Amino acid sequence: MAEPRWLSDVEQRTWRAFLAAVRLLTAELDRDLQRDADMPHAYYEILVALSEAPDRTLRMSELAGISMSSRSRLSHAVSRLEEEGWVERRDCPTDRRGALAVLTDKGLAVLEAAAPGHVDAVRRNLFDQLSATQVEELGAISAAIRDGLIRR
Amino acid sequence: MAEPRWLSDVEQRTWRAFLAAVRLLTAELDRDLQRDADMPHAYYEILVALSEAPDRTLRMSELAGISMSSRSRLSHAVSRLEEEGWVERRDCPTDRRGALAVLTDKGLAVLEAAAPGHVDAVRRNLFDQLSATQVEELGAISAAIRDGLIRR
DNA sequence: CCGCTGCCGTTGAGACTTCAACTGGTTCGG
DNA sequence: CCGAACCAGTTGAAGTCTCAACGGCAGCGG
Repeated sequence: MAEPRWLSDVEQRTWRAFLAAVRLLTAELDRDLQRDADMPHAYYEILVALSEAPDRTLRMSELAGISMSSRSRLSHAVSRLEEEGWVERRDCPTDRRGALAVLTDKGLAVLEAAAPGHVDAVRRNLFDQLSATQVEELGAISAAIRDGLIRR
Repeated sequence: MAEPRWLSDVEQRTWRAFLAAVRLLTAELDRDLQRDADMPHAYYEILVALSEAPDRTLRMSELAGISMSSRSRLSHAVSRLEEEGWVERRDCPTDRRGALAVLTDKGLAVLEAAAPGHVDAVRRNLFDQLSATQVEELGAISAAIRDGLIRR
């Protein structure tokens, strides 16, 4: 095993800044959302995905893909969202193994109440700190990282 | 209260790509580290911070700041690391309230064993996907986000 | 039609994080 | 010197996430 390639100076600085930015940003957004809407950011993403789906309905596995969550995590999450009355489970008509998750009216209302504050927090803490050029750059960089991780 | 400013198209795409990239990347690195070194990434960062400190020693509150972790989380984490024999707690000589965390030889060995694989994973999943220019850009962007969140 | 393999989703245990409450030490004004 | 306010760190409970194991259904080869 050859000596590993360590990170260059620039890479080192970039990596540490990235770690700090991500940790602080996600912590901040999670805190805000928890305080204002009583849910973690991961649950918010689930509600958003459902709200954009036809009939506000998605198969569990599709929902897991969209919300970037494991099946297990999603199952636990939907159970909790169901207890709140924000989501309902239904049987899948075409595949008896399957399950559908449906966003309820109550869930939609909660989401619509939470959205403005959340968007505002994203803007304040992310986009207001960046130039228009940097926003484009960040988009391209993120897409590259994401695509590198997806295909495998 | 006026209608909130929603995200523009570019912002929307950037935000979603960023979320996906961060989720996938952190999940991947966490999985690797958990498998190879039996610790989450947050604990790895704690060991790194200690390894770079004079006498491999830091006050708990300093360590919390460097590793971007709450006092509570750090306290729990150090307890676990202490059980493994990777870190030790000592009394602070100058402030009787304080506590010091010290990286043990065993902890340093574990860190040095885990580092090459982890660095490699960071390189493969992050830096290999980006051009040299993008690395610089990501550094500047991350620093801006981080600094916006730190000063408050 | 049977059996095999694989997929869908759930479950439970264990680990980690968060939050609020708490102990004990420090600091500073009066 | 005393008390109030504050700071350092810990703790326990509650919530979330991960991982491995599982039950049930689908699809396919023979």
